[in-house]
This record gives sequence, C-alpha cells and structure tokens, in this order.
Amino acid sequence: MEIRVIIFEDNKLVRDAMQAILNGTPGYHCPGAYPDGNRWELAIQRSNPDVVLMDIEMPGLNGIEITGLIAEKFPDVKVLIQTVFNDSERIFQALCAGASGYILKNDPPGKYLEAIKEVWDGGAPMNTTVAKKILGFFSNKNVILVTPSSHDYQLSDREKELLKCMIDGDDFKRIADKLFISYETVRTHVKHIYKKLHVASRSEAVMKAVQQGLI
Amino acid sequence: MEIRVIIFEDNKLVRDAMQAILNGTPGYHCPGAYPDGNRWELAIQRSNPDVVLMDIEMPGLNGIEITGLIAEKFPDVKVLIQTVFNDSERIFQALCAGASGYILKNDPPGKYLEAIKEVWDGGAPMNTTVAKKILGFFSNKNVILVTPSSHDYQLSDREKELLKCMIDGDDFKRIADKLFISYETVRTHVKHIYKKLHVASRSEAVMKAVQQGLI
DNA sequence: TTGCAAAATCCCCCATTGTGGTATTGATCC
DNA sequence: GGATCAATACCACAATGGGGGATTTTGCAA
Repeated sequence: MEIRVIIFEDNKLVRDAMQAILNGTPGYHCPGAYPDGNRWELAIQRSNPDVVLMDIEMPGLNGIEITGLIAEKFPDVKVLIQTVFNDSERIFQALCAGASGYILKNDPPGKYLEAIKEVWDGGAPMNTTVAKKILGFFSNKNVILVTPSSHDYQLSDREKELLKCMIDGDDFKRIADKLFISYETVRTHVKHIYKKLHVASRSEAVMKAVQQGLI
Repeated sequence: MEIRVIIFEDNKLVRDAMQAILNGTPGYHCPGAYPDGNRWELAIQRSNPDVVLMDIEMPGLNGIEITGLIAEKFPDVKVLIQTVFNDSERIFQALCAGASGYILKNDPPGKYLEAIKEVWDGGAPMNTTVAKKILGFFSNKNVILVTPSSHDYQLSDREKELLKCMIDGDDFKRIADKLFISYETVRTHVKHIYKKLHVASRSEAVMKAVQQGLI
C-alpha cells in the first residue's frame, strides 16, 4: 500500500528534490507538489493525498492558514508541518490549526519518510525540541486547562445559544432580536442560565462559560 | 557521568525492580525509592537527583501535585511521569504542573532508561500516543492561545486592581470597600478601563481580561 | 392515549447595578 | 506654567437581577 503525499513548498529545489525522493522510494508516491497554497483545495481534490507535507513560510496563504482550511474541509488528510524551530508562536498556531506532526526542515530524508509513515499510521511525530517547546508552553501558564470532567451544567440548547450571545456582548434587546424572541423571554432564559451555573451576574456567567469552554 | 534517579512509586514490587535495574545499569544510579510523596522535599535534598521518576497514582500527595511542587522548588530536577494513557485529563494536568517527559507504565526497561537519559539531556520524551493526545488537545480548542504580542492596553496599576476585582465578581460597592475609595471613583475607573480595552460592558471587559491574561 | 415534566415562550414590578457625560484635584513632565 | 494623566467624585438614565406568575410545545413514559 502506497502513501500518497503532496507537497507545499515554495523553494523549487527543495520541492523537486522531495518529490523525487518520494517517487523513488517504494511505499511512497507524490502525485503533486506546489509552490504555494493558492489552489490547495483543487490540489487535494485532484490528488487525494493521505498526507500533506506543509511548509510554514510561503507566499500568499501561509502554511498555517492552509493547514486550518485542510483540517476543516478534509479532516482525514494528515498535515505534517516542516518547521524551523526558533519560532514558538508559529508552532503553536499550527498546533491549534490542526497539524498532525512536526518535522525539522533540515532533517535527513530518512527522517522525513519515517515521519510521513508515522502520521499516516495515526501517530504524531515531533522532534524532541518541538516537544520541549510544547511542554514549556504548558508549564508557562499560557494555557487555560479545560478539565474534561468539568461540570455538566445541563444547559439546554436554547440556553447555550443565549449564553453565546451574552459572551458576544450583546445586550438583552439585541439578543431578543437575534433569536426572534421577546425581551422578557431572554430575561427568563438568562435567569435559568444563572441558576444552572450558580452565578448571579452576567459577567460571572460569561467568565465561567469562557473558562470552561461551555460555548 | 552517572544519572541520579529517584523513584516515587507505591507498588513495592515495581519500585524495587526499577531501583535494581537502575543500580545494575552503568551510567545510572538510584539513591532512593519512595512509596509516596509525603517527604518528597527531604528525599530530594538528601539524594540530589537529576531525574525523578514519578508515578501519577499514589496515596497521599499524588504525582501531579508533587511534580508541581518539585518544579517550583527545584526547577533543575527533571520529572519523568509514568502514566497509563487512557487518562487525558491527568496527562494535561501533569503537563501544566511542569513535567519534562512521559513514559508508559508498561514500556520495557530499555525504554525507561532511554527516556531517563533523554530528559536528562534536556529532551522531552513522550510516547506517540501521548503526543497525539496533546496535539488533539490543541486542535480541540480546549486552549486559549495567549499571543505574546497581545496588545498592551496601558492600564494603570490602579485600574488593574479594579479589573481584578471585577473578575472576581465583586460589585462596585464591594470594590469600593476593598480599595478604600468611593463608589463613584470605582465607577470612573471602570469607565476608563472600558475605554482602554475598547469594550462597553463589564462582561466584555472581564472576558477580554481573562482571555488575554491581563490579570 | 393520556398525562407528566421540562423547555420555551411571554408578562409585570421594583430594587440594584452599571453606563455616559462632566468636573476637580494633585502629581509629573517638559 | 501649561499640558497631561491618574485618581477622585457626582448626577441622570439605561440595563440588569430577583421576585413573582402564565401559556404553549415537546418528548417520554405509564
């Protein structure tokens, strides 16, 4: 079984070399290699890849944006990010965009092939340095942990909609308009929400919702 | 050069076996192994370890709590967590507590030794499954990225104090009492805060502050 | 089918809280 | 010595919270 890999990489030399390596290695096949992400959707539809090898730095849409788009539209396609790792911020953005793994730009071809196989197998290859950055990120309190066991407050669907509006900063009148209900109904829902969340004001409710990801 | 490893593990069999392996392997030394974390501080001071091998499940203080304490008091000591990985929540807690690496409870001794060497070298060993969980965690929006480049809203110290109270859910009257100023002054500060944060209500301000870590 | 419970909708009153505009002081900086 | 800004303060009005009570819809179980 062949792993189908497409490449987004603006440097032509690198791009061609990678494609050549992939096509020259049994078990791998590269049906496409692109210098930018402008027609990413077409590219994916046409070549139906298992894995996308993605450069972060590219003209036009950058690798992170494309990663996000791919993750949304083609959740089965794994994205393996190539990165030069002095750049924590971008690593985390890619992480959030839904990348599946990280490989360093100057790793030898063998590592590339290995990492591609690993993401394809459902793994999450990442260089130790990247892993360390991620760990550091967590311990630096840049993160708000949402305990999965966070209470279930049993908000109804409608109540969640209301809560979302409250988070958006809409006042009750605007919420009423948005949801096509009367001002009074909004107030009633809000009261119920407060009861369920055990809070007594809008700001507490909003904060609780945001912190615990109830939205 | 020997790597000094101490062990926290409640199962006596496992504990003794690990200690024996470490002491029987050139390059490793285990000067102490403890069934619980009750005297963790003493243990560390006495044996001055490079690496702590930490079980998560333990009577008394659990592994995560101890990890947090160690990371705080002895930041140079690396903590390698042993984990059974059906347990995302605990993994993330440990991550936030400042663990340096993760190893699976039923990995063979060879892996243990390798992982110990790797944390000691400043790496961040982690099993692929754990890595995947972490990546999944990021893409599941359980996380709020604090862009280091987040705006500086130029809040004065006093205003930050106010904001903190607002986040705590205090009403203006209570804030006035807390800060020994009049109700009216509180309200003026609040208005200034709104202006600076470009918001128009308490809940928006609170949310912005929480999300961007302005507190 | 009936009947119950929960959700969703609506209404009123009234006290409390929050918002917008305006103003005065004192410190600091140029 | 004027400009600036933080900190202080007040008033009028708008928005929110707490207390009721009410009807309709819906899903689920007896």
